[in-house]
Amino acid sequence: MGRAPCCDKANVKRGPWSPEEDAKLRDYIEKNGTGGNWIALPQKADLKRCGKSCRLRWLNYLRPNIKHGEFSIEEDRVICTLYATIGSRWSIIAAQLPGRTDNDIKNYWNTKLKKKLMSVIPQFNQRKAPPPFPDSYQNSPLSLSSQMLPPLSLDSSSQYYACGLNKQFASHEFASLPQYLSTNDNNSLGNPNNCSSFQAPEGYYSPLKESNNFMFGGEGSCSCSDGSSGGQIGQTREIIKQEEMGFQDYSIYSDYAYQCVEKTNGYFGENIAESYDLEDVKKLMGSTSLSCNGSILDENKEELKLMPMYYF
DNA sequence: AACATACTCAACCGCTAAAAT
DNA sequence: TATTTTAGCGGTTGAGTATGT
Repeated sequence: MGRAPCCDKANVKRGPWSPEEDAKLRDYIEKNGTGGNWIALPQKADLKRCGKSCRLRWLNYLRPNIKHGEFSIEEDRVICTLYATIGSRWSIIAAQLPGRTDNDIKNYWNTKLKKKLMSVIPQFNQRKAPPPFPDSYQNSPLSLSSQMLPPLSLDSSSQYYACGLNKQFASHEFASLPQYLSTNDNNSLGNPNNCSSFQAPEGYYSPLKESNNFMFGGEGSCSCSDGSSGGQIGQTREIIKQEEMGFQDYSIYSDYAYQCVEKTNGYFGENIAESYDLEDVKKLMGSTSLSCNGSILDENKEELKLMPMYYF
């Protein structure tokens, strides 16, 4: 024997909710709560609706503090970042955006944000191959990982550089940038003594750290505090082509693009975040890159541009 | 003004894991 | 332990609305 059936499917009302029904549901829940039992609720609230329908109506529309209307730039950024990281797990994404429902975010993504993104990332549509990387780098100590890197450990009180981006980043902002980790020891990030001899080819950026700052190297402007030129980058998953870099316009879409290019066949595509398990999500959710507390946007910029990225 | 097309978003569908019996 | 249902989730649909011709 199992549970009793939830409702008589033939006798429940379907379709749009009337204001009267909304009022009944709202009044009942405000007075009595859901009691953790949606199935029993319609009868108690004198509604000819399925419990499932009541739950959806409450969660997506009637619940207090629901935010309707335009999404902010910051919300865009969070959605893009999380979508790039964990895919279409709307409930997790919604949990990061107070007042927004998973349904709302899903609709917004499917109808607006995705298109917005496509419009600033023409490569997605063209399925363009990344540029070839010089042969001489094939034997570099770098390796491309198809797996998610562990979260960066950043000091929240420090400022970080991304070389060529002409600005400093707070830790949470920096964590949203493509992640570059030290080969052997994540904790060595920021340690100036760990710079090594790898140098990105001309026209490319490579990450670099300096003193307590991380830097994306290249352009000769980056140096380690131990005096070496170039930068230790350890495990690197991409090299950014210099001339295509939008310096001040490093956008909210960075992580999304980053994931999109991270395909082992080396082509752009949307086939992202396919195989993360719960543990991955937990790790990711604990990482600073998923923080919603800040924005890396230039306040003066209205137009958002994507910084093209390539990997080798 | 009338029609066609595109867009939005609330609601439903179907699936899975968890809970109840 | 097996069976049945619920809760919650992501995907899809379609009515209503906006925009274009």
